[in-house]
Amino acid sequence: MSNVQSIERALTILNKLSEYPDGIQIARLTEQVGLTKSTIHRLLATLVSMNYVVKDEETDKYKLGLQVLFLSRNLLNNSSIVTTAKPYLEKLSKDVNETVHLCIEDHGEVIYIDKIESNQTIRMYSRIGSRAPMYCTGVGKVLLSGATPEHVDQVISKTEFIPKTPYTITSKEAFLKEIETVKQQGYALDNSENEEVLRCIAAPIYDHKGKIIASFSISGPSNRVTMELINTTLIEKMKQYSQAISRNLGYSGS
Amino acid sequence: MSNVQSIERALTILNKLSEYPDGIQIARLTEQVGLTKSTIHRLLATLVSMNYVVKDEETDKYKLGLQVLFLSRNLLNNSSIVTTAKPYLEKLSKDVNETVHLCIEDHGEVIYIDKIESNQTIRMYSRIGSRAPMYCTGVGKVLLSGATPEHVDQVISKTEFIPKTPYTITSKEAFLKEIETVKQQGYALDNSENEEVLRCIAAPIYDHKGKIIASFSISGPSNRVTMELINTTLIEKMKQYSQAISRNLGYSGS
DNA sequence: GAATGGTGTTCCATAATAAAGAACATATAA
DNA sequence: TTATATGTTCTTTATTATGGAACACCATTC
Repeated sequence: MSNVQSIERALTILNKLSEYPDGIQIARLTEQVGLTKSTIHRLLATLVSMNYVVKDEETDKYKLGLQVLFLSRNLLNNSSIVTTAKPYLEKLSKDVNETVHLCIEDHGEVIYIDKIESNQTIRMYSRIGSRAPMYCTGVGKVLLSGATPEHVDQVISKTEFIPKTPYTITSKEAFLKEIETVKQQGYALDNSENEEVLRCIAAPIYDHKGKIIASFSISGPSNRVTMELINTTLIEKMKQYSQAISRNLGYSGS
Repeated sequence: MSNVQSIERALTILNKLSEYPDGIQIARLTEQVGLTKSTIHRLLATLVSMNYVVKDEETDKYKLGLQVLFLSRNLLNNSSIVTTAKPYLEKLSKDVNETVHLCIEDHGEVIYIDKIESNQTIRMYSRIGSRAPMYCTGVGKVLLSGATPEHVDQVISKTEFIPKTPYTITSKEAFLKEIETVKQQGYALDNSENEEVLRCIAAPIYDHKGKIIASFSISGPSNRVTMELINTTLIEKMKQYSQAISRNLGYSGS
């Protein structure tokens, strides 16, 4: 399992560059990545020649090139999950006037694959393609509620339970119990566990085999998305949409 | 200007993989890329270990991993062009009930950086991140109408004028004349020059320095987007939106 | 049931290749 | 001017990637 060193390094540079939308200098990169100037320079030159990286000639800063966008052009549009769920999620977002997210799991993390923004003033920081941990998000809990115990164990063993707010679940035991609860009730909450001011409710999306393949959520400021609103209307609504989307994907369960 | 061979090869593989959303086997890749099986296998192993590529264990097919999506997460949202133009383009799309595109130039090609789909039945094949030539698209003509003569020459010299339809411009001279026309009238048409059934009208977006930095367009089937509709209403509408978006980006010209 | 042709995977000797220190170039600041 | 920080280029060395060959694992086919 020996990897090609130069490729590993080049991809590490790409990862790092993605954190700097406005670009970063070579000198900064050497500090961040821990390689010599000349090595990074050479690797960057290759990346530039392939349009994966662009050099700003005025500031000598390097940033990701549009070839990266080109690569991703077929990643989501071909996904039947996104295209199938989109109209439902748009309707849901309009319905409750809050932001709606669609997520799947990737390597033990939640990854946002679609987002419908509400036109309310407070907007959330989330972007298609960005990642989040599973232990402090509603969508993460839902996704794990459909996974095998082995997989759950594996994810948890790699999880570092950081208390992002006073309400964050910070122990393996409590999290396992939470997942069990989610499994039973068919939805999950993020009750200010990730960001103090936010509350989310998430529900699963099943495929034709009855497997949970994705999760969607309603997110909003806690003062708008109250526990009362959740209990009186959102739970029911989420379950309805969960059913509708899953059915459209060939799900035949209850 | 010598490049790192293994990186060049790895990126070439990524480019190729992006054409196969459902994945492709190693054997097929060797034919496409022209490297030995073992080399590709090793390069792929490295790409997989970084989650740039995912291997489908059932079919032994390789496809792009979600790390590629992760990379692109900050590419467009940070672009003031997209965020500024978006509300206008959404309004425009609703207004005329046709698909609206937002494009910039990248390495002599048009690249789609945003898209608002109409809810009409006939949908266009275009995706955010995908590319198109400049000589047969309205947005391409607009973008070149704002470029320096040197740059126009450079782009044209690399352009292969393929007659995609009977109406495609196929000579350098005709294209230069067309760009001149576009410059004067302030908008461009794609009169079934790229796809026989499609007609588009495109207009420029200016930055605060008065430079054309992007172009947006209305696209639709020729029977709906008629020349009469264009002449009576769309030209005027496009000019209004062009002004509004550019103003919002700091443009102070006329 | 053996043989065939197609996969992906692993190994290894060899040569090609990338690495990094140093020297250079350029710009900005003291 | 000097000093410091930047990006760029060069060259030697040894590390590293390469690809042929062998292997393992399917499917078909005979």
